[in-house]
Amino acid sequence: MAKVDTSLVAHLPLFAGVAPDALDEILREARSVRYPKNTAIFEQGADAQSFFLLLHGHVRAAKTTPTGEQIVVRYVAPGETFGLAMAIGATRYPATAMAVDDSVVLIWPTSAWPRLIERFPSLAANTLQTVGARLQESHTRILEMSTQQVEQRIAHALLRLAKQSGKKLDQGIEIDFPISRQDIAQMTGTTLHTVSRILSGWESQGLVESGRQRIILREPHKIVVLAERTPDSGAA
Amino acid sequence: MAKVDTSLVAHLPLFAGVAPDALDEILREARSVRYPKNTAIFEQGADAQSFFLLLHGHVRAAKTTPTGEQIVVRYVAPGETFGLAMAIGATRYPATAMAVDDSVVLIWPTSAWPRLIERFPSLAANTLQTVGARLQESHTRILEMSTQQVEQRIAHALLRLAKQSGKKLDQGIEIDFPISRQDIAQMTGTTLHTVSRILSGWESQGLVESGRQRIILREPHKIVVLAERTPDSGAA
DNA sequence: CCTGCAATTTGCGATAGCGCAAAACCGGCC
DNA sequence: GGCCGGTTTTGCGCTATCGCAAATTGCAGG
Repeated sequence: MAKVDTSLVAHLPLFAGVAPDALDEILREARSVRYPKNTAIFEQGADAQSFFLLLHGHVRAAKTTPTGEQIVVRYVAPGETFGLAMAIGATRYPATAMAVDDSVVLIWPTSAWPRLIERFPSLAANTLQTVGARLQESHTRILEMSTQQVEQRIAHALLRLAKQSGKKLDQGIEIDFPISRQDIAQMTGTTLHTVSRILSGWESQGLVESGRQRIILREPHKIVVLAERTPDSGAA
Repeated sequence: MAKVDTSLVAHLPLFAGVAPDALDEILREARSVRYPKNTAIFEQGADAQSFFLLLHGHVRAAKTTPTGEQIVVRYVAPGETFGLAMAIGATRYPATAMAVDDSVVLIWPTSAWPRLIERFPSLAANTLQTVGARLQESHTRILEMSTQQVEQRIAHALLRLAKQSGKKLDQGIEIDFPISRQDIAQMTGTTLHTVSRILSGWESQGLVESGRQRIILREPHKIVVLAERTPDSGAA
Protein backbone atom coordinates (compact mmCIF):
# COMPACT_ATOMS: atom_id res chain seq x y z
CA MET A 1 0.00 0.00 0.00
CA ALA A 2 1.36 3.39 -1.02
CA LYS A 3 2.29 5.76 1.77
CA VAL A 4 0.15 8.86 1.93
CA ASP A 5 1.98 12.12 2.24
CA THR A 6 0.76 13.91 5.35
CA SER A 7 1.54 17.28 3.82
CA LEU A 8 -1.23 16.72 1.30
CA VAL A 9 -3.93 16.51 3.91
CA ALA A 10 -2.54 18.26 6.98
CA HIS A 11 -4.28 21.52 6.19
CA LEU A 12 -7.76 20.01 5.87
CA PRO A 13 -10.39 21.15 8.36
CA LEU A 14 -10.90 17.52 9.31
CA PHE A 15 -7.41 17.42 10.81
CA ALA A 16 -7.42 20.82 12.48
CA GLY A 17 -5.87 20.54 15.91
CA VAL A 18 -4.26 17.18 15.19
CA ALA A 19 -0.52 16.96 15.78
CA PRO A 20 1.65 15.96 12.80
CA ASP A 21 2.74 12.61 14.21
CA ALA A 22 -0.83 11.91 15.27
CA LEU A 23 -1.83 12.58 11.71
CA ASP A 24 0.77 10.10 10.65
CA GLU A 25 -0.77 7.53 12.92
CA ILE A 26 -4.21 8.23 11.52
CA LEU A 27 -3.12 7.95 7.92
CA ARG A 28 -1.37 4.70 8.63
CA GLU A 29 -4.77 3.09 9.03
CA ALA A 30 -6.00 4.25 5.66
CA ARG A 31 -5.40 2.94 2.21
CA SER A 32 -5.53 4.90 -0.97
CA VAL A 33 -7.65 3.68 -3.87
CA ARG A 34 -8.23 4.98 -7.36
CA TYR A 35 -11.71 4.85 -8.90
CA PRO A 36 -12.03 5.41 -12.64
CA LYS A 37 -14.70 7.72 -13.96
CA ASN A 38 -18.24 6.39 -13.58
CA THR A 39 -17.48 3.63 -11.12
CA ALA A 40 -19.42 3.19 -7.90
CA ILE A 41 -17.55 3.60 -4.62
CA PHE A 42 -20.37 2.27 -2.51
CA GLU A 43 -24.04 1.55 -2.99
CA GLN A 44 -27.01 2.76 -1.04
CA GLY A 45 -28.09 0.11 1.45
CA ALA A 46 -24.75 -1.68 1.47
CA ASP A 47 -22.99 -2.45 4.71
CA ALA A 48 -20.98 0.59 5.79
CA GLN A 49 -17.58 -1.01 6.08
CA SER A 50 -15.53 2.08 5.34
CA PHE A 51 -15.48 5.82 5.38
CA PHE A 52 -13.73 8.02 2.87
CA LEU A 53 -11.77 11.16 2.18
CA LEU A 54 -11.59 12.38 -1.38
CA LEU A 55 -8.09 13.33 -2.53
CA HIS A 56 -8.56 13.92 -6.25
CA GLY A 57 -11.53 13.94 -8.57
CA HIS A 58 -15.22 14.37 -7.89
CA VAL A 59 -17.82 12.11 -6.37
CA ARG A 60 -21.58 12.28 -6.63
CA ALA A 61 -23.68 11.13 -3.67
CA ALA A 62 -27.20 10.22 -4.73
CA LYS A 63 -30.24 8.76 -3.04
CA THR A 64 -32.67 6.47 -4.85
CA THR A 65 -36.34 5.97 -4.02
CA PRO A 66 -38.03 2.57 -3.95
CA THR A 67 -39.56 3.51 -7.31
CA GLY A 68 -36.21 4.27 -8.85
CA GLU A 69 -36.17 8.04 -8.87
CA GLN A 70 -32.92 9.62 -7.84
CA ILE A 71 -31.82 12.83 -6.23
CA VAL A 72 -28.29 14.12 -5.97
CA VAL A 73 -27.49 14.65 -2.31
CA ARG A 74 -24.27 16.49 -3.04
CA TYR A 75 -21.09 16.57 -5.04
CA VAL A 76 -17.98 15.80 -3.02
CA ALA A 77 -14.95 17.96 -3.73
CA PRO A 78 -11.33 17.04 -2.96
CA GLY A 79 -10.56 17.38 0.74
CA GLU A 80 -14.06 16.45 1.85
CA THR A 81 -15.12 13.31 3.68
CA PHE A 82 -18.01 11.12 2.62
CA GLY A 83 -19.62 7.84 3.54
CA LEU A 84 -19.58 8.73 7.24
CA ALA A 85 -22.48 6.41 7.97
CA MET A 86 -20.98 5.12 11.20
CA ALA A 87 -20.25 8.54 12.63
CA ILE A 88 -23.93 9.19 12.55
CA GLY A 89 -24.88 5.80 13.89
CA ALA A 90 -25.95 4.06 10.70
CA THR A 91 -24.76 0.64 9.67
CA ARG A 92 -25.67 1.00 6.02
CA TYR A 93 -24.91 3.69 3.51
CA PRO A 94 -27.90 5.97 3.01
CA ALA A 95 -26.81 6.90 -0.50
CA THR A 96 -24.76 5.74 -3.45
CA ALA A 97 -21.37 7.28 -4.15
CA MET A 98 -20.07 7.36 -7.69
CA ALA A 99 -16.88 8.83 -9.10
CA VAL A 100 -17.90 11.29 -11.81
CA ASP A 101 -14.28 11.75 -12.76
CA ASP A 102 -11.20 9.64 -12.21
CA SER A 103 -10.83 9.93 -8.47
CA VAL A 104 -8.45 9.02 -5.67
CA VAL A 105 -9.81 8.29 -2.25
CA LEU A 106 -8.47 7.52 1.20
CA ILE A 107 -10.34 4.68 2.86
CA TRP A 108 -10.54 3.81 6.52
CA PRO A 109 -12.33 0.80 7.91
CA THR A 110 -15.44 1.80 9.82
CA SER A 111 -14.11 -0.16 12.76
CA ALA A 112 -11.25 2.32 13.14
CA TRP A 113 -13.56 5.25 13.80
CA PRO A 114 -14.35 4.70 17.50
CA ARG A 115 -10.69 4.23 18.29
CA LEU A 116 -9.63 7.24 16.27
CA ILE A 117 -12.05 9.64 17.89
CA GLU A 118 -11.13 8.35 21.29
CA ARG A 119 -7.46 8.98 20.70
CA PHE A 120 -8.05 12.21 18.78
CA PRO A 121 -11.15 13.98 20.04
CA SER A 122 -10.60 16.86 17.61
CA LEU A 123 -11.63 14.46 14.88
CA ALA A 124 -15.09 14.17 16.37
CA ALA A 125 -15.35 17.91 16.92
CA ASN A 126 -14.19 18.66 13.38
CA THR A 127 -16.53 16.10 11.89
CA LEU A 128 -19.37 17.56 13.91
CA GLN A 129 -18.64 20.92 12.33
CA THR A 130 -18.69 19.62 8.78
CA VAL A 131 -21.79 17.53 9.35
CA GLY A 132 -23.41 20.55 10.92
CA ALA A 133 -22.49 22.65 7.92
CA ARG A 134 -24.05 20.06 5.64
CA LEU A 135 -27.18 20.16 7.74
CA GLN A 136 -27.36 23.91 7.23
CA GLU A 137 -26.96 23.45 3.52
CA SER A 138 -29.74 20.90 3.49
CA HIS A 139 -32.03 23.30 5.27
CA THR A 140 -31.17 25.98 2.79
CA ARG A 141 -31.99 23.61 0.01
CA ILE A 142 -35.33 22.77 1.59
CA LEU A 143 -36.04 26.46 1.95
CA GLU A 144 -35.27 27.03 -1.71
CA MET A 145 -37.39 24.13 -2.86
CA SER A 146 -40.26 25.43 -0.76
CA THR A 147 -40.15 29.06 -1.73
CA GLN A 148 -38.43 29.52 -5.07
CA GLN A 149 -39.27 28.63 -8.60
CA VAL A 150 -37.22 26.32 -10.69
CA GLU A 151 -35.20 28.99 -12.45
CA GLN A 152 -33.98 30.48 -9.18
CA ARG A 153 -33.17 27.07 -7.78
CA ILE A 154 -31.09 26.17 -10.80
CA ALA A 155 -29.28 29.48 -10.57
CA HIS A 156 -28.44 28.86 -6.93
CA ALA A 157 -27.34 25.31 -7.60
CA LEU A 158 -24.98 26.36 -10.37
CA LEU A 159 -23.55 29.18 -8.29
CA ARG A 160 -22.86 26.76 -5.47
CA LEU A 161 -21.19 24.32 -7.82
CA ALA A 162 -19.14 27.13 -9.27
CA LYS A 163 -18.00 28.19 -5.82
CA GLN A 164 -17.21 24.67 -4.74
CA SER A 165 -15.71 23.27 -7.92
CA GLY A 166 -15.44 26.12 -10.35
CA LYS A 167 -12.44 26.67 -12.58
CA LYS A 168 -11.81 30.31 -13.32
CA LEU A 169 -11.58 31.07 -17.01
CA ASP A 170 -10.48 34.20 -18.78
CA GLN A 171 -14.12 35.03 -19.01
CA GLY A 172 -16.42 33.17 -16.68
CA ILE A 173 -16.33 30.07 -14.50
CA GLU A 174 -16.52 26.48 -15.62
CA ILE A 175 -17.94 23.67 -13.52
CA ASP A 176 -14.91 21.45 -13.24
CA PHE A 177 -16.46 18.03 -13.74
CA PRO A 178 -18.93 16.38 -16.07
CA ILE A 179 -22.48 17.22 -15.11
CA SER A 180 -25.62 16.57 -17.14
CA ARG A 181 -28.96 18.35 -17.29
CA GLN A 182 -30.34 15.33 -15.52
CA ASP A 183 -27.89 15.79 -12.65
CA ILE A 184 -28.91 19.40 -12.21
CA ALA A 185 -32.54 18.37 -12.30
CA GLN A 186 -31.86 15.89 -9.51
CA MET A 187 -30.19 18.59 -7.45
CA THR A 188 -33.04 21.05 -7.77
CA GLY A 189 -36.12 18.89 -7.77
CA THR A 190 -37.17 19.30 -11.35
CA THR A 191 -36.87 17.46 -14.67
CA LEU A 192 -34.09 17.40 -17.21
CA HIS A 193 -36.50 18.93 -19.71
CA THR A 194 -37.09 22.01 -17.63
CA VAL A 195 -33.37 22.37 -16.92
CA SER A 196 -32.65 22.15 -20.62
CA ARG A 197 -35.23 24.80 -21.47
CA ILE A 198 -33.90 27.17 -18.85
CA LEU A 199 -30.27 26.72 -19.82
CA SER A 200 -31.19 27.23 -23.45
CA GLY A 201 -32.83 30.47 -22.45
CA TRP A 202 -29.77 31.60 -20.54
CA GLU A 203 -27.51 30.59 -23.36
CA SER A 204 -29.37 32.76 -25.82
CA GLN A 205 -28.91 35.66 -23.41
CA GLY A 206 -25.21 34.93 -23.19
CA LEU A 207 -25.35 34.11 -19.48
CA VAL A 208 -23.94 30.65 -19.89
CA GLU A 209 -22.28 28.45 -22.44
CA SER A 210 -22.93 24.79 -22.18
CA GLY A 211 -22.85 21.51 -23.92
CA ARG A 212 -22.64 17.83 -23.24
CA GLN A 213 -22.08 17.49 -19.48
CA ARG A 214 -20.34 20.83 -19.45
CA ILE A 215 -21.40 24.22 -18.18
CA ILE A 216 -19.61 27.55 -18.18
CA LEU A 217 -21.05 30.53 -16.36
CA ARG A 218 -20.18 33.45 -18.59
CA GLU A 219 -21.90 36.11 -16.53
CA PRO A 220 -21.80 34.93 -12.92
CA HIS A 221 -22.95 38.26 -11.62
CA LYS A 222 -26.06 38.31 -13.77
CA ILE A 223 -26.84 34.80 -12.61
CA VAL A 224 -26.62 35.97 -9.01
CA VAL A 225 -29.20 38.61 -9.85
CA LEU A 226 -31.38 35.95 -11.44
CA ALA A 227 -31.02 33.74 -8.40
CA GLU A 228 -32.30 36.49 -6.15
CA ARG A 229 -35.14 37.60 -8.33
CA THR A 230 -38.46 37.03 -6.59
CA PRO A 231 -41.43 35.66 -8.53
CA ASP A 232 -42.83 39.15 -9.04
CA SER A 233 -39.77 41.40 -9.33
CA GLY A 234 -40.89 42.11 -12.85
CA ALA A 235 -38.82 40.72 -15.68
CA ALA A 236 -38.34 42.85 -18.79
CA MET B 1 -31.41 28.67 40.23
CA ALA B 2 -33.31 25.43 40.72
CA LYS B 3 -31.28 22.24 40.84
CA VAL B 4 -31.90 19.92 37.93
CA ASP B 5 -32.48 16.32 38.83
CA THR B 6 -29.96 14.19 36.99
CA SER B 7 -32.36 11.27 36.96
CA LEU B 8 -34.59 13.20 34.58
CA VAL B 9 -31.98 13.44 31.87
CA ALA B 10 -29.51 10.63 32.56
CA HIS B 11 -31.15 8.29 30.10
CA LEU B 12 -31.02 10.71 27.17
CA PRO B 13 -28.90 9.70 24.17
CA LEU B 14 -26.99 12.96 24.58
CA PHE B 15 -25.56 11.72 27.85
CA ALA B 16 -24.88 8.12 26.87
CA GLY B 17 -21.51 7.07 28.22
CA VAL B 18 -21.32 9.92 30.70
CA ALA B 19 -20.74 8.96 34.34
CA PRO B 20 -23.36 10.07 36.88
CA ASP B 21 -21.09 12.51 38.68
CA ALA B 22 -19.86 13.87 35.38
CA LEU B 23 -23.46 14.45 34.44
CA ASP B 24 -23.84 16.33 37.67
CA GLU B 25 -20.94 18.53 36.70
CA ILE B 26 -22.44 19.19 33.29
CA LEU B 27 -25.83 20.09 34.65
CA ARG B 28 -24.29 22.44 37.16
CA GLU B 29 -23.42 24.74 34.27
CA ALA B 30 -26.96 24.89 33.00
CA ARG B 31 -29.94 26.84 34.14
CA SER B 32 -33.55 25.90 33.68
CA VAL B 33 -35.99 28.36 32.15
CA ARG B 34 -39.68 28.23 31.46
CA TYR B 35 -41.09 29.68 28.23
CA PRO B 36 -44.82 30.25 28.02
CA LYS B 37 -46.69 29.15 24.92
CA ASN B 38 -45.94 31.24 21.85
CA THR B 39 -42.84 32.95 23.15
CA ALA B 40 -39.60 33.05 21.19
CA ILE B 41 -36.58 31.31 22.68
CA PHE B 42 -34.16 32.74 20.18
CA GLU B 43 -34.40 34.53 16.87
CA GLN B 44 -32.79 33.69 13.56
CA GLY B 45 -29.68 35.79 13.07
CA ALA B 46 -29.21 36.55 16.77
CA ASP B 47 -25.91 35.94 18.45
CA ALA B 48 -25.70 32.29 19.52
CA GLN B 49 -25.02 32.78 23.19
CA SER B 50 -26.59 29.56 24.41
CA PHE B 51 -27.56 26.06 23.48
CA PHE B 52 -30.58 24.23 24.73
CA LEU B 53 -32.11 20.97 25.86
CA LEU B 54 -35.87 20.71 25.93
CA LEU B 55 -37.26 19.18 29.11
CA HIS B 56 -41.00 19.71 28.72
CA GLY B 57 -43.22 21.12 26.03
CA HIS B 58 -42.63 21.53 22.31
CA VAL B 59 -40.55 23.94 20.30
CA ARG B 60 -40.80 24.87 16.64
CA ALA B 61 -37.62 25.74 14.75
CA ALA B 62 -38.36 27.81 11.65
CA LYS B 63 -36.31 29.56 9.00
CA THR B 64 -37.41 32.79 7.38
CA THR B 65 -36.41 34.03 3.94
CA PRO B 66 -35.42 37.61 3.19
CA THR B 67 -38.88 38.03 1.67
CA GLY B 68 -40.62 36.84 4.80
CA GLU B 69 -41.66 33.33 3.84
CA GLN B 70 -41.13 30.70 6.48
CA ILE B 71 -40.46 27.02 6.62
CA VAL B 72 -40.58 24.80 9.65
CA VAL B 73 -37.22 23.14 10.08
CA ARG B 74 -38.44 20.76 12.74
CA TYR B 75 -40.42 20.34 15.90
CA VAL B 76 -38.31 19.69 18.97
CA ALA B 77 -39.60 17.06 21.36
CA PRO B 78 -38.65 16.73 25.05
CA GLY B 79 -35.19 15.24 25.47
CA GLU B 80 -33.84 16.76 22.27
CA THR B 81 -31.23 19.47 21.96
CA PHE B 82 -31.62 22.58 19.83
CA GLY B 83 -29.84 25.81 19.08
CA LEU B 84 -26.51 24.00 18.64
CA ALA B 85 -25.14 26.73 16.41
CA MET B 86 -21.72 26.64 17.97
CA ALA B 87 -21.26 22.93 17.69
CA ILE B 88 -21.47 23.36 13.97
CA GLY B 89 -19.27 26.41 13.89
CA ALA B 90 -21.84 29.15 13.49
CA THR B 91 -21.94 32.27 15.61
CA ARG B 92 -25.55 33.13 14.87
CA TYR B 93 -28.70 31.08 15.05
CA PRO B 94 -29.75 29.91 11.61
CA ALA B 95 -33.40 29.67 12.64
CA THR B 96 -35.94 30.97 15.10
CA ALA B 97 -37.08 28.79 18.01
CA MET B 98 -40.51 29.31 19.46
CA ALA B 99 -42.29 27.45 22.23
CA VAL B 100 -45.55 26.14 20.78
CA ASP B 101 -46.63 24.98 24.21
CA ASP B 102 -45.56 25.98 27.69
CA SER B 103 -42.04 24.62 27.74
CA VAL B 104 -39.13 24.11 30.09
CA VAL B 105 -35.64 24.25 28.76
CA LEU B 106 -32.11 23.70 30.04
CA ILE B 107 -29.74 26.41 28.88
CA TRP B 108 -25.96 26.30 28.69
CA PRO B 109 -23.81 29.21 27.66
CA THR B 110 -22.21 28.61 24.29
CA SER B 111 -18.87 29.30 25.90
CA ALA B 112 -19.20 26.14 27.98
CA TRP B 113 -19.33 23.86 24.94
CA PRO B 114 -15.61 23.61 24.11
CA ARG B 115 -14.77 22.86 27.70
CA LEU B 116 -17.54 20.30 28.04
CA ILE B 117 -16.61 18.30 24.97
CA GLU B 118 -12.98 18.36 25.99
CA ARG B 119 -13.77 16.95 29.38
CA PHE B 120 -16.48 14.62 28.10
CA PRO B 121 -15.72 13.48 24.57
CA SER B 122 -18.83 11.32 24.50
CA LEU B 123 -20.80 14.52 24.30
CA ALA B 124 -19.24 15.34 20.96
CA ALA B 125 -19.73 11.80 19.69
CA ASN B 126 -23.34 11.73 20.84
CA THR B 127 -24.07 15.12 19.35
CA LEU B 128 -22.49 14.00 16.11
CA GLN B 129 -24.92 11.12 16.02
CA THR B 130 -27.97 13.26 16.54
CA VAL B 131 -26.84 15.89 14.06
CA GLY B 132 -26.12 13.11 11.61
CA ALA B 133 -29.58 11.71 12.13
CA ARG B 134 -31.06 15.12 11.43
CA LEU B 135 -29.02 15.32 8.27
CA GLN B 136 -30.52 12.03 7.16
CA GLU B 137 -33.99 13.33 7.88
CA SER B 138 -33.30 16.45 5.88
CA HIS B 139 -32.20 14.37 2.93
CA THR B 140 -35.31 12.30 3.21
CA ARG B 141 -37.36 15.46 3.22
CA ILE B 142 -35.56 16.72 0.13
CA LEU B 143 -36.19 13.41 -1.55
CA GLU B 144 -39.87 13.62 -0.74
CA MET B 145 -40.18 17.18 -1.94
CA SER B 146 -38.49 16.18 -5.18
CA THR B 147 -40.40 13.06 -5.96
CA GLN B 148 -43.76 13.03 -4.22
CA GLN B 149 -46.90 15.00 -4.58
CA VAL B 150 -48.32 17.14 -1.87
CA GLU B 151 -50.74 14.58 -0.50
CA GLN B 152 -48.00 12.01 0.07
CA ARG B 153 -45.74 14.59 1.66
CA ILE B 154 -48.43 15.65 4.10
CA ALA B 155 -49.12 12.03 4.96
CA HIS B 156 -45.45 11.43 5.68
CA ALA B 157 -45.16 14.59 7.72
CA LEU B 158 -48.13 13.70 9.90
CA LEU B 159 -46.90 10.17 10.41
CA ARG B 160 -43.53 11.47 11.53
CA LEU B 161 -45.15 13.90 13.93
CA ALA B 162 -47.32 11.12 15.25
CA LYS B 163 -44.32 8.93 15.83
CA GLN B 164 -42.33 11.70 17.48
CA SER B 165 -45.03 13.40 19.48
CA GLY B 166 -48.16 11.33 19.14
CA LYS B 167 -50.48 10.60 22.03
CA LYS B 168 -52.16 7.22 21.72
CA LEU B 169 -55.92 7.43 21.98
CA ASP B 170 -58.47 4.70 22.32
CA GLN B 171 -58.88 4.97 18.62
CA GLY B 172 -56.11 6.71 16.76
CA ILE B 173 -53.19 8.99 17.52
CA GLU B 174 -53.31 12.66 18.35
CA ILE B 175 -50.51 15.11 17.59
CA ASP B 176 -49.68 16.26 21.07
CA PHE B 177 -49.20 19.98 20.53
CA PRO B 178 -51.00 22.80 18.72
CA ILE B 179 -50.27 22.73 15.02
CA SER B 180 -52.00 24.69 12.30
CA ARG B 181 -52.60 24.02 8.62
CA GLN B 182 -50.08 26.72 7.98
CA ASP B 183 -47.46 24.88 10.02
CA ILE B 184 -47.99 21.71 8.07
CA ALA B 185 -47.75 23.66 4.84
CA GLN B 186 -44.42 25.04 5.97
CA MET B 187 -43.18 21.55 6.73
CA THR B 188 -44.12 20.13 3.37
CA GLY B 189 -43.50 22.97 0.97
CA THR B 190 -47.07 23.79 0.07
CA THR B 191 -49.77 26.28 1.06
CA LEU B 192 -52.22 26.25 3.93
CA HIS B 193 -55.02 26.14 1.37
CA THR B 194 -53.83 22.93 -0.15
CA VAL B 195 -53.29 21.39 3.28
CA SER B 196 -56.79 22.35 4.28
CA ARG B 197 -58.29 20.82 1.16
CA ILE B 198 -56.42 17.58 1.65
CA LEU B 199 -57.26 17.26 5.33
CA SER B 200 -60.89 17.98 4.52
CA GLY B 201 -60.81 15.16 2.04
CA TRP B 202 -59.27 12.80 4.56
CA GLU B 203 -61.74 13.86 7.19
CA SER B 204 -64.68 12.99 4.98
CA GLN B 205 -63.14 9.56 4.50
CA GLY B 206 -62.77 9.16 8.24
CA LEU B 207 -58.97 9.00 8.09
CA VAL B 208 -58.44 11.95 10.39
CA GLU B 209 -60.32 14.17 12.73
CA SER B 210 -59.09 17.67 13.05
CA GLY B 211 -59.90 21.15 14.11
CA ARG B 212 -58.24 24.33 15.19
CA GLN B 213 -54.56 23.50 15.62
CA ARG B 214 -55.45 19.92 16.40
CA ILE B 215 -55.12 16.74 14.41
CA ILE B 216 -56.04 13.18 15.25
CA LEU B 217 -55.06 10.33 12.98
CA ARG B 218 -58.01 7.97 13.16
CA GLU B 219 -56.70 5.44 10.68
CA PRO B 220 -52.93 5.57 10.86
CA HIS B 221 -52.55 2.46 8.80
CA LYS B 222 -54.61 3.82 5.93
CA ILE B 223 -52.55 6.98 6.04
CA VAL B 224 -49.40 4.90 5.70
CA VAL B 225 -50.89 3.36 2.58
CA LEU B 226 -51.69 6.83 1.27
CA ALA B 227 -48.16 7.98 2.00
CA GLU B 228 -46.73 5.20 -0.08
CA ARG B 229 -49.09 5.52 -2.98
CA THR B 230 -47.23 6.50 -6.13
CA PRO B 231 -48.72 9.07 -8.51
CA ASP B 232 -50.10 6.34 -10.74
CA SER B 233 -50.99 3.50 -8.35
CA GLY B 234 -54.60 4.00 -9.35
CA ALA B 235 -56.96 5.45 -6.80
CA ALA B 236 -60.43 3.93 -6.43
C1' DC C 1 -73.34 35.33 26.95
C1' DC C 2 -71.37 38.14 23.46
C1' DT C 3 -67.67 39.88 20.55
C1' DG C 4 -63.62 39.77 17.85
C1' DC C 5 -59.86 37.61 15.89
C1' DA C 6 -57.38 33.97 14.07
C1' DA C 7 -57.84 29.64 11.85
C1' DT C 8 -60.11 27.13 8.50
C1' DT C 9 -62.82 26.07 4.48
C1' DT C 10 -64.03 26.47 -0.21
C1' DG C 11 -64.68 28.23 -4.98
C1' DC C 12 -62.54 29.49 -9.17
C1' DG C 13 -59.35 31.10 -12.56
C1' DA C 14 -54.40 31.15 -13.70
C1' DT C 15 -50.00 28.89 -14.64
C1' DA C 16 -45.56 26.90 -13.88
C1' DG C 17 -43.75 22.99 -14.83
C1' DC C 18 -44.50 18.11 -15.93
C1' DG C 19 -44.80 14.20 -19.14
C1' DC C 20 -44.61 12.28 -23.44
C1' DA C 21 -42.74 12.12 -27.89
C1' DA C 22 -39.83 13.13 -31.54
C1' DA C 23 -35.97 15.15 -33.51
C1' DA C 24 -31.37 16.86 -33.51
C1' DC C 25 -26.83 16.52 -31.74
C1' DC C 26 -22.43 15.15 -30.22
C1' DG C 27 -18.48 12.19 -29.22
C1' DG C 28 -16.17 8.23 -28.80
C1' DC C 29 -15.13 3.89 -30.79
C1' DC C 30 -14.37 0.52 -34.33
C1' DG D 1 -14.65 8.18 -41.60
C1' DG D 2 -18.88 6.34 -40.32
C1' DC D 3 -21.87 4.34 -36.82
C1' DC D 4 -24.12 3.98 -32.25
C1' DG D 5 -25.75 5.40 -27.83
C1' DG D 6 -26.33 8.73 -24.62
C1' DT D 7 -27.47 13.69 -24.17
C1' DT D 8 -29.85 17.57 -25.28
C1' DT D 9 -33.43 20.28 -27.44
C1' DT D 10 -38.05 21.48 -28.37
C1' DG D 11 -43.14 21.21 -29.18
C1' DC D 12 -47.55 20.57 -27.10
C1' DG D 13 -51.30 19.34 -24.15
C1' DC D 14 -52.31 18.49 -19.29
C1' DT D 15 -52.92 19.03 -14.47
C1' DA D 16 -51.61 19.52 -9.78
C1' DT D 17 -51.23 23.18 -7.20
C1' DC D 18 -51.09 27.94 -6.40
C1' DG D 19 -53.18 32.57 -5.47
C1' DC D 20 -56.72 35.39 -4.45
C1' DA D 21 -61.07 36.27 -2.39
C1' DA D 22 -64.92 35.47 0.38
C1' DA D 23 -67.53 32.93 3.64
C1' DT D 24 -67.49 30.26 7.85
C1' DT D 25 -66.13 28.56 12.17
C1' DG D 26 -64.44 28.08 16.82
C1' DC D 27 -61.96 29.67 20.75
C1' DA D 28 -60.66 33.06 24.09
C1' DG D 29 -61.42 37.03 26.63
C1' DG D 30 -64.28 40.43 28.58
